[in-house]
Parts: sequence; structure tokens; C-alpha cells
Amino acid sequence: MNEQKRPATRAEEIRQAIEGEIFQGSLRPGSRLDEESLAARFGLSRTPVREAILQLVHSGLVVKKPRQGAVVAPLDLHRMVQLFEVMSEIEGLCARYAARRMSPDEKGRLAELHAGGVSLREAHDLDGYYALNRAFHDAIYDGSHNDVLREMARSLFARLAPYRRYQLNHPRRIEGSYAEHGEVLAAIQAADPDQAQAAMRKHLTIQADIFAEFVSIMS
Amino acid sequence: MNEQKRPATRAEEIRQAIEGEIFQGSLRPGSRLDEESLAARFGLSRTPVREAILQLVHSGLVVKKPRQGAVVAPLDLHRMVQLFEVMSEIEGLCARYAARRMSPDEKGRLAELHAGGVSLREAHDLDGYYALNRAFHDAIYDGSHNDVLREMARSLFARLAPYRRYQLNHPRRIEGSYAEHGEVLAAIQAADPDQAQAAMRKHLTIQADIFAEFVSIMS
DNA sequence: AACACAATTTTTGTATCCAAATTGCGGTTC
DNA sequence: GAACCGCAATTTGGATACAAAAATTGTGTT
Repeated sequence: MNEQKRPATRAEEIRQAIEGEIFQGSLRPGSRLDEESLAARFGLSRTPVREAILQLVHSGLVVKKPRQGAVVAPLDLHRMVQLFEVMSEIEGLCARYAARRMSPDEKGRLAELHAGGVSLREAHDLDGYYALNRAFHDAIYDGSHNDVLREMARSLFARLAPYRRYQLNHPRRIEGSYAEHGEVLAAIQAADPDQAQAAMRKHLTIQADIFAEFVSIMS
Repeated sequence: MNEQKRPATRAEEIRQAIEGEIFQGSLRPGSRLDEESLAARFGLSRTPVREAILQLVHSGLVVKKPRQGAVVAPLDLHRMVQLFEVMSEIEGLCARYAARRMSPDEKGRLAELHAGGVSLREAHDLDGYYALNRAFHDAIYDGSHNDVLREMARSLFARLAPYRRYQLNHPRRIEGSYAEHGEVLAAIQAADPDQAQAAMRKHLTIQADIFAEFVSIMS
């Protein structure tokens, strides 16, 4: 990755660390987050740990009952459906605005990004494609030229991150995802808002379907 | 008002208090939020005050630079435009889903709520209409039957609250707003998603225009 | 008189300490 | 033997104490 911003505060530092562990999967949904043990692990006191946990609660990755501690947000099928539903709308809006507002230069960089993924697709490099996928979507959030919308999309993306890895194991999912990205890209390059929005919504809907499939298998 | 939930934690308590002061206008955009003086005012220590401020930072009502304290989010025209833009899309989506998903009972209550506002409109009761407006929009957020979307809409509504009061002073704005609500309600009762979404977006766009008008006057 | 540097002061970030609440275990009683 | 009440232990919420960083002010020099 590249998140080398070196946070100015310890709380932010360990927030990123915990978030990373949730994304990576070492902290599974439902895991309890004990303030004291986390403080010990990071060599800090409970205060910055508490702040970090609060941040994660607000981002939706962690839930916390008043006097009962914090746990990584458990997998709730109903909530997941709602998240995917909103995500498809928000990303669709990003794509719509991006089609209208991205500069030729931005569109060029997006196209390069996408083209650079061919090798990842053919090598079936899951981790590599995961990073590309994130970068591609992020570029479109930026392309909306609306910071509020972009932050919303990023927040939703992060909330879904712990579950998103499931669906990338689906057979031939990389090829499908790559092709769908291509459709979105083409619509953006053609400056066709309706088509871009529709293509992006379809892309997200497929992801939701695959996720639902996985959930139904696991239960 | 009516928010009588009696929060279980002091931090949540003063978060609501500070938020209320921002909404009401006694804490103006740009005002510095000093932890110590706030703690003294509420008779608490800095710890819950810090938590409350973190909550507000996350909701977007307050901005905070790393070692430089927190201030009520200043009025930034560019950011405001973006907020209204996203708000119109999100509320439009709420109306769309509401048209599809609200039960006859829910639609009935929404209609009653709206009908009960006639007296407020004719009396030009600003505070009363402000409360009705909030309740009307909130009912539609609920009507989307999507908790994620509803929370997003509520968060955006809160972020715009400090500025919303400006536009209600606009001449004949109550009548216009009430009529637009009527159009949204009719579309929802007719279970017409496209029309509901369009009517709601128009309602929000008008608000944005009036706000922009005020901003241009003030600058 | 103006600019620059340094010290002081103010304020935030972190650590430690205390209180309050929930949970689990054990004993007692029906 | 089972259920209920109560106590203790663990854990979170809040308070206080300490450290570090930034802003301001004052002084000295140019």
C-alpha cells in the first residue's frame, strides 16, 4: 500500500492499525476490542485507544454498547443488503458526476490505471487486483469533484471492505469485474452520465449478488 | 423540542447540547471550542468534552486541526454547494424508496403530518414550520426502509441545519416549501418513484438556490 | 522603529487514577 | 435439584495529573 502520511497523533496511528487488521481479516467481525489489551499491544495508555475505537464506531466498522465494550461490527445480513443498496446508488452517482466533470487528463489517468490491470487479471493476482480495484473506484470518487460525495463513498467502501474479500474468491470474478470496469470507463470517456451511472450500478449489483450467494452458503 | 432519550453517557449528553447550540445559532460557524471552558460550563472534566467534540468532528459540524483545537465548521461556499448537491441526491433517493416501500399506514401518517401544517403555514409560524419540516423529511427518511440511507440523510440534514434557518426567512418561503412537500407527498401516495424523486430533488434545489442567494447578499 | 529570536503561556495530547456498572459465580433457600 | 438473590471481579466511563507542541508576547539587536 502507500498510506505513508505519518499521522500526527498516536490515536490516529493506532486507528489506522486496527482498521488495517479488520480489513486484512485478522480481526474478524464479532471480535471483542478490549481497551486494555490493545493499549498494551501498542505500548500506549487507554486514552488514545479509546479515541481510536470511537473513530471506528463512527465509521461503522465497530459497534459499541454503552457500558458493554466494543466489538468489530458483526456480519448482519439485513444490514449488508442495505449497505450494498446504498453503495450502488452512491457509486452510481460518483460515476455520473465523473462522466460530466473529469478532465481529459483525469480520464487519461483512469484509462491507464485500468489498462495496467491486464497483467493482474491474467496472472489471477488477487491481492494485486484488490489494490487496483480500490484505486480504480477511488479515482472515480475523486472524479466526481464533490468532496462530500467522495468521503461518503470512501466511508461506505471501508465499511464493506471486511466482506469484499469474500467475493473476490468467486471463480472468474476478476475477469467479470475487470470487464465491468471497462464498461464504466468507456462511458466516462464518452462523457455519458446515464450510461456511466448505469454501468457502475450494475457493477455494484453484481458484487452484492455474489456476496449474498456467499452468505447463503455460509448459513 | 422532544429529544427526551436521556443519554446513558455524559459525553453524549453534552454532544447534544453543543449540537443544539450550533443549530440554534449561539455557537456560530468559526467559533473556537475550548475544551476546558466547555468542561467548566457543563461541570465535567475534559474527557467527555473531548469525546463529544470528536463526535461532532465526525458528523462534519466541527473541524479540528491536529494540535490546534476545534472550531465550528466555518461557512465555506464551495463546500456548501457540494453539501446541497449531495443532499438533493440523497433525499431524492429517500423519496424514491419511500414511494416504493412505505406502507399504507405510513403514508397515512405522512399525509396527516403534512395536513397538520396548514395552520402553521397560515400563521407564518417559523419555528413551528421548521419543526414540521424536519418531521416531514424525517418521516420520508424512515420511509426509505433503509437504515444506512436514513442515517446518511440525517447526518447531512444536521450538517446543513446551521445554515437552513437563513432560507426560511425568505419571503413566502413557507408557502413554497409547503407546496413542494405536497407534490412529494402526492407522488409517494401514488407510489410513483420517479415522480417522488424528481419532486424531492426540485424541493432541495430550490432550497439550495435560496441559500446561494443569501450567501451572495452577505458577501 | 521594525524584525527576529527566545521564553512564557496557553492549549491539546497522553498517562494514570477513581468511580460506576455489568457480568459471572457462588451460596442459600424453596 | 433448581432458581433467585447478592457479592466480587472485570471492564468501561469519567477525573485528574503530566508532557509536548503551538501561539503569543516581550526583549534585544540592527
